[in-house]
Amino acid sequence: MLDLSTLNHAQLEAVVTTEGPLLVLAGAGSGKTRVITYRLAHLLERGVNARNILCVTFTNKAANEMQARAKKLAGRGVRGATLSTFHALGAKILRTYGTHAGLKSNFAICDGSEQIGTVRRILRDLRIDDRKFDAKALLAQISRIKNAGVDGAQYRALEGEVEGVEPLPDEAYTEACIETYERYESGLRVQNVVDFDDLLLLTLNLLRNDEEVRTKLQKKWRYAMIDEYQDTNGAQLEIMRLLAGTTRNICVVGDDDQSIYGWRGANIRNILDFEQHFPGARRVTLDINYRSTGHILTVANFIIAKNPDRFEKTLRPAAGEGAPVKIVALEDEEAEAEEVAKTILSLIARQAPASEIAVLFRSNVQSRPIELALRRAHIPYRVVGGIDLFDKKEVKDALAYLRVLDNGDDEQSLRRIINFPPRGISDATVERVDAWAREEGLAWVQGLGRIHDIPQIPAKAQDAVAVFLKLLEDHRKLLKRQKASTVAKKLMAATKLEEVLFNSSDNAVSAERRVDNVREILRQLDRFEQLKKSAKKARAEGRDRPEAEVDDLDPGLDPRLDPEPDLDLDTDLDLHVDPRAGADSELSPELDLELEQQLEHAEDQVGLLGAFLNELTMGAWSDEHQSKVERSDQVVLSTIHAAKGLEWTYVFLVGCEEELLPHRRTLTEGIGLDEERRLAYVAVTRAQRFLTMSYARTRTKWGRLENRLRSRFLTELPEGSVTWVEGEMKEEGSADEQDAVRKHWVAKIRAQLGLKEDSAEAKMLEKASSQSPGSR
DNA sequence: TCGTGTCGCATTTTT
DNA sequence: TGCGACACGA
Repeated sequence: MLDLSTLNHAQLEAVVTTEGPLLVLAGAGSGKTRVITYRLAHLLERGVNARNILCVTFTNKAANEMQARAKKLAGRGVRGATLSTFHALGAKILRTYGTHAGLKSNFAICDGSEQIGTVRRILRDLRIDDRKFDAKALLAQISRIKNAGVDGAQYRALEGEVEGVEPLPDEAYTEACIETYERYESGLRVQNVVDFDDLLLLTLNLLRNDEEVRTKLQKKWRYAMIDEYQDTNGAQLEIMRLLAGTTRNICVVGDDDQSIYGWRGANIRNILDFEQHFPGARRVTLDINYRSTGHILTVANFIIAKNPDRFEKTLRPAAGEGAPVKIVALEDEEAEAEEVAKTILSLIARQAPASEIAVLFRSNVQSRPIELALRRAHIPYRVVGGIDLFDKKEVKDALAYLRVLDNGDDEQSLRRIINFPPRGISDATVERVDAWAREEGLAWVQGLGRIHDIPQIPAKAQDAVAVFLKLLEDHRKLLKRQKASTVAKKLMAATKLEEVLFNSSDNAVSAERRVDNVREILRQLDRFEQLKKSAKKARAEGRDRPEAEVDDLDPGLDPRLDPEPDLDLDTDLDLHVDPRAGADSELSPELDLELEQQLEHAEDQVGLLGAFLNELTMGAWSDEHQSKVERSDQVVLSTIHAAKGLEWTYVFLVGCEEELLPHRRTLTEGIGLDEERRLAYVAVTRAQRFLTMSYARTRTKWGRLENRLRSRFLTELPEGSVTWVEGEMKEEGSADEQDAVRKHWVAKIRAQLGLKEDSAEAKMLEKASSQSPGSR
């Protein structure tokens, strides 16, 4: 039996309001995930069939966490419920009904670098000066248009005017964009590839145009929940609107104050106008904060209150006032970094776990001085996001091989590797094929296939192409009989990719690392294969997924997230439970078994290799595997964006300066300031007990020293909740504390050098440190 | 065909 | 200042 007594009033109301549209405004730290999982468990307990429940999140991490927590609450009962990211949901629907949308169901999903490559090609084909129309900017615009739910043909019809999307500055630009969009779209279709945005847009169009599919899915998912609703875009809203159908049992959870992805197509109006989109919707506001102490929340409330268009809400602390927020002014960014490092060192010396400390910043460039300072102080740290394994060139190359192996029509990937490692196929040859194929009305890849028919290509090059295609084809055939990982290894060996990588690096260490990165991909494929195999076996035997798979992922329930039970539950609470709710027959309509089967096996539309690549591009696979390593004891360095949803006992927010925290680019773009304010709000609300905000008076930017002004967000803060500290805090801490810091520091270095505590060297170190404490 | 030099540019990036 | 994209020369 689900114990609802641990929920506070608002949380309880959100959990038990199961019928009709519901907007849950979940302030930062107000127990949002808890509400969603309890709501899910509650639905099940009331007799709703798990298969009728859809729960959508943005990240795989969130989806996994929800899965784990729901399982803990409801046990096996969650089996059959769809817990998924928006994009994975789109992929699933499109795999099942792809043909209805004019798509082959084994399509591949391409990543950002392939997208930009495709756009560059198009610009070149169109003879468009890519100095005037930047490929990245065009792609970003196309993405925004797609996210608004508008396809290429519609965009042309609208003549560049899309609701909710800032139009391009002039007509020529717009015309270029229309042309590029259409070519881009058809280009991807020819390659049997979809991009991230397509997973939403094509799903939306499918639901719009195909009544049969729409009705089926509406019947299936009778209860829908969406997490982080403030980050949804137009396409996502429309998809959910269509799926919610006439039952309209849609529950959205989010916080308008934490909408920080507007620049990426998210539309904050979705959450603000929810009650207009779904008339009759109920609204529940969660504003008791179980995360942070009072002064921190006061600062947060002050920062966000200035925003004009928002749901009024003030976070109230469940805990006490705590320590005031410290605001520190420093000479320059180096002094700022040094100050942060010094303070962290003293925290660690006083037994604070490094993993409870985070340094947050607006932009990635700011991490450098911080990293250097932490390194000097021998503080272990981890940069979140940063350089992805998949951003590395050699990894992209290896993946391109796998992609081509999986999907011979993937032009972008094939272009990438057709002459890497070099095999005598020049750019000129590639271009020639291009021109010829166009004349013949063929795709480039088909042109390659008829290489011997193309005039003006040296016989040597023709043969090189033919040999390469044969090589790929042979391995593709092999794929039918052998394990994907085995075939992949064979292909890598045949192309001598590793050798080339090894020889092309000038230093042996980086060479080894690059080769190892490629091997890591192969290792992961191997792992993936094993896991899928055992999962399949388990399913065949009628068991659940292997226990370990789910339980290992369980991040564990942080006791802080579970607030004290609200005891006065007997107060009158209008629960608005639908009177029909108890009737099980109503709640469990007949399932469309065929549909269940189809959705269940949507993934089988692609081979194992394809499934692996898709999970890789959608981040679903790597996420699971990174989460196990990341729990080590390290200070976290992160952008504010990447820190959303996370929390730490100690948070340092650096660079609280004009043109950095309200970022320069947003100051000139008008509406952007609101989002910057929300960004500051998100940053501040990450802190549980101690928050330090700092700024530098000068900053070296692109080699030039600049004077800086402290952020406007700081100036507005109330006296009682903040402590202003000017200049370098040389005298910070008592003598005892300084000594503790010094000792810790010495111990660190000693350990690093592998010295014994009583060795002569260690004693010298000890002596040197006490003469100039804290010096480098 | 590949390596080097130079120019230009420089938020944020859940999928 | 530091990286990536592109042009040109060996």
